[in-house]
Amino acid sequence: MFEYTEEMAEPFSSATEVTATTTTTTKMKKNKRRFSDEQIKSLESMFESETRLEPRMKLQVAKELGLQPRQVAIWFQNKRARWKSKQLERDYSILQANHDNLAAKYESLKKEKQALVIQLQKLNDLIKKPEEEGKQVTATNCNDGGKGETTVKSDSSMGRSGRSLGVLSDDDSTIKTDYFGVEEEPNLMSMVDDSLTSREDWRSFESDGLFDQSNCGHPWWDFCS
DNA sequence: CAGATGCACCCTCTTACATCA
DNA sequence: ATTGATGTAAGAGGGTGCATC
Repeated sequence: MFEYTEEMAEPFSSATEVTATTTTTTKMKKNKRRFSDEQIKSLESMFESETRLEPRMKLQVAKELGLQPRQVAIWFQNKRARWKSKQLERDYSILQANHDNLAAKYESLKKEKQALVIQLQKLNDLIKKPEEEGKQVTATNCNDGGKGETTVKSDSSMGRSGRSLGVLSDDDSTIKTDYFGVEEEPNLMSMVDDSLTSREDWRSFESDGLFDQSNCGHPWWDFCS
């Protein structure tokens, strides 16, 4: 294993030198040494309490750990980058799980709606049958007058009980109004579709705070709450 | 006071090296 | 012994805020 010595903690400026074989800065030979476990441990604990160091603190830490202030600054810089990267991975996992959950609920609701459509269609059929039978009887009775008038009553005279249930066939705005309390039914399915598929909207989300549930016990995606 | 300059710090991406399976 | 993958210290480039002239 690699043994860390005080000598290795010397400024890398002396260890960073151009080789005899190349003059390009990108091909500099770096006598790169990893920090000791103790140094890492100390830096980690400081990072936990503060992800950025005050200049004075940086000097102090560098002195304590036998590092150059620049090394401490770079360590914190790299640490922030690594932490952010991990955080992104975590956020992505959470988002993925929530998306899957939402998609499953959407599918479930879709099936439920289908079942209700079928059920309602059956009810409509049941309602229409006696109506049509009644019409036939009325028409037969009126035909003897020969005036050509029809006694089939309008919807308004029939009242609600005589109206067929047409929510599902989208041909009865009154029921929709009753149900939704507005003239026009919001297009729920398209709303769901949009929210599930519009990548443009998703891009506008900042990762910061999106998953912060500390202020609220119920995240926005939780239907059950 | 506005603009130019230098400095320190940051972020992001990349490179070079150490380490390990 | 070799090699590819991975982790990480440091370089490079570009942006920003601040002090100074």
